[in-house]
Amino acid sequence: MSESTERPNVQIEEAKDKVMGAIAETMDLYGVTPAAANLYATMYFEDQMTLDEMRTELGMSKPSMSTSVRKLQEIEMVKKTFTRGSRKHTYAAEKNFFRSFMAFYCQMWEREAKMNLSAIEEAQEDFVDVMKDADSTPDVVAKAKKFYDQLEESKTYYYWLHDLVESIRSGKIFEFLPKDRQR
Amino acid sequence: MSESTERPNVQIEEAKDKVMGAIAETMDLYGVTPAAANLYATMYFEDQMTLDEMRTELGMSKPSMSTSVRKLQEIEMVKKTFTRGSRKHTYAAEKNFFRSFMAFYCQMWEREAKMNLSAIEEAQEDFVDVMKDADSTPDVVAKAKKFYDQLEESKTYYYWLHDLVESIRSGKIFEFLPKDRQR
DNA sequence: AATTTCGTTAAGAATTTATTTAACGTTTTA
DNA sequence: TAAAACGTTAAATAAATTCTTAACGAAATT
Repeated sequence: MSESTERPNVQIEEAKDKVMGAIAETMDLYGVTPAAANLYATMYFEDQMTLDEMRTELGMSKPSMSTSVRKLQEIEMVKKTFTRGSRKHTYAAEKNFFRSFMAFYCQMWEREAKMNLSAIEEAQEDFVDVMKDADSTPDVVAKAKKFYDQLEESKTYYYWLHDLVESIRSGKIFEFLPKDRQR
Repeated sequence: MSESTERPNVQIEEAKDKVMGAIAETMDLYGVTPAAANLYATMYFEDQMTLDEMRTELGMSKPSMSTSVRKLQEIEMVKKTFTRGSRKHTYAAEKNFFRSFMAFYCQMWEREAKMNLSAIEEAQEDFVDVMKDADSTPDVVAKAKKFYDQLEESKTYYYWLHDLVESIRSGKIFEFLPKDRQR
C-alpha cells in the first residue's frame, strides 16, 4: 500500500486513540479495572466483537477479556449480541452514554441508599434502647439522642438519592434538564 | 465502673459501628482508600479530631492519618477547624451528606466532561482533516464521517453532565427534587 | 540556643488487586 | 467417536496500591 493512501488510516487511528485514552482514564477513575476500561474504549468504536478479536486488539489474555466483558455487562456498558451462524459470542458496547453511565450510577446509588438506610435503622433502634434503659446516665442518654437525631437528619439524603435514581430511571429528570439543550 | 452502667456505653459504640461500617464500605466502593474511609466514618460521630486522636482511635500510623485527612479535604468531606490555643491541627467531618457527596460528584463530573470533550474536539478535527484529504479513499472518508458523527452525538451527554453539575452547585436541582419530600 | 512538638515527605514493606498460564467442561465439527 | 473450538474457572505470577517506619524541617517551648 502506498504511503499517501495509508496516511488517512493512520490519522483515523490516532484520532480514535485520543478519545479512547480519555474514556479509559475516566473509567479507571470510576473504579473500573484498566483491562475493562480499555476494552470498553476499544469497543466504543466497533460494531461488535468476539473474545478473540478483543484479545488480538488489546494484546491481552482471553480470560482477562472474558472477565472484563462480564464486568462491563454487569454495569450495562456492554450487551451480548446474537450473531447468526457463529459459535463465538459477540458483544457490543452501549454507545449511548446517557444509558450506560446512568445505569452505572443508579445501581451504585440504589445500593448505597439501601445499605446505609438499613444500618441507620438498626443503629437508631439501639439508640432508642439506650434512651429507654434505666441504667443509662443522663449524659449517656443525651449522647444517644444526639446520635439518633444526627442519623435521622441524614436519612433525608438517602431518600433524596433514591428519588434521584427514580427520576433518572423514569426519564423525568430530562424534563427538568433536557438532553438537547441548545447552546 | 459497674457493669450495668457500662452496658449503655457499649451499646452506643455498637450502634455507631454499624453505621460506620456502612459508610466506610460505601466510600471504599467510590475509590476512597480504606484508611480514609474508616477515618471519615469515625469523624462522622466526632465533633473534631487531631491527628493524634485519629491515630489512637484507628490504631494506624500518623502519616497514614495525615494523607487520609488531606484526601478527605480534597473531596470536601473534611474541613480544617481552628482551635484556639492548640498547636495541633483539628479537623471536622462534613456531616451534611448533601454537601459532601455532591461536592464529590461535581468535581468528578466536571473533570470528566472537560477531559472527554477536549479529546473529542481534537479527534473531530482529525476526522475533518481525513474527510478533506484528497488522498482519502471513499470508504475511509465514510469511516471518518461515521466516527465524527458518533462523537458529535456523544457531546450531548457531556453538555448535559455539565448542566447537572451546574444545577447541583446552584441548588436549582432541589426545586425539581426537594430535599424534604414527605413520605 | 537547645530541645521538644507537630506535621509532612521519602523509602521500604506488606497487602491487595489485576492479569496470565494452565486446566477443565461443554459443545460442535469432522 | 475423536478431535477441535470456545468460554470459563482455578492457581500462580506480576503489578500496583496502601500503609509503616524512619528521617526531616518548621515552629514553639524551655
